Amino acid sequence: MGDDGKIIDAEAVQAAKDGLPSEYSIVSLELFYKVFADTTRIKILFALKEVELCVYDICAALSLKQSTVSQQLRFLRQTGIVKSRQEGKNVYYSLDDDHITGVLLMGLEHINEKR
Amino acid sequence: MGDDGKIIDAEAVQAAKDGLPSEYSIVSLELFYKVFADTTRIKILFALKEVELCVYDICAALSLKQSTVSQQLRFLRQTGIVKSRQEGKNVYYSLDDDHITGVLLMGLEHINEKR
DNA sequence: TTTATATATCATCATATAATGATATGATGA
DNA sequence: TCATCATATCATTATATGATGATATATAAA
Repeated sequence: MGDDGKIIDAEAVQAAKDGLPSEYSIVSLELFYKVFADTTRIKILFALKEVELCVYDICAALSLKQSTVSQQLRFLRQTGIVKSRQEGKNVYYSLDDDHITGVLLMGLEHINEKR
Repeated sequence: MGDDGKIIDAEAVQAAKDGLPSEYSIVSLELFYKVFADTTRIKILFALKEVELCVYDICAALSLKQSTVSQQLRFLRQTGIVKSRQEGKNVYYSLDDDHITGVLLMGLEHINEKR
């Protein structure tokens, strides 16, 4: 099992290598999936899937602390998942990407089949 | 911003609440997306997307330590993403779920559009 | 029955990150 | 201007988790 033993199936190994995306793509994918890999962010996204909401109402709807919500919204903003719009004292958030709803629904499908 | 102030748009808050999946579903979703939220697992999955591989060859193809690969394979096995088949001293892994390839490709699509 | 090989597991360490309370910023109205 | 409200940011803490080396298990060959 060492580090420099001989490969068992050289052809398969080459095929595996050829199928790999670039390192940049792999890191991008990691970040993309990470967006959905947290219950707080999932809740926020499902909430925004229904309706545009200000931070205050997200806190109310999901029973979350304001700082928690703001932190996650910043993350979602920086990854281009949500967009914001200021109106007086309030900042309204909504989904910024048409795919997001699709990604969420696909996930739901998966977990429902795996039961 | 306190904890028990009044809601700004009660109707929107109710809609947001109604759109939420069950707590169980949310936790399941978190786990599902977590599978793809790590570069090592992403690499393994793209490799297995092409061809069935034994642990040894996964290590070779991806330049990863054996213990690292085994750990992640265990995780992928336990979450029903990959299956294994023993043949002599070798254990061959392959994708256990038709969706997985779809999920990977959808992710690739997303990051390619977001550029 | 030794020895070698392939894989799995374990314990440890380092890192990443989510939650939280406190504080800062910025807008509105008195 | 001052007070209030909504949001953002910061620092801290706790937890989760990935990588790693060492070891255990299991199969096969010598």
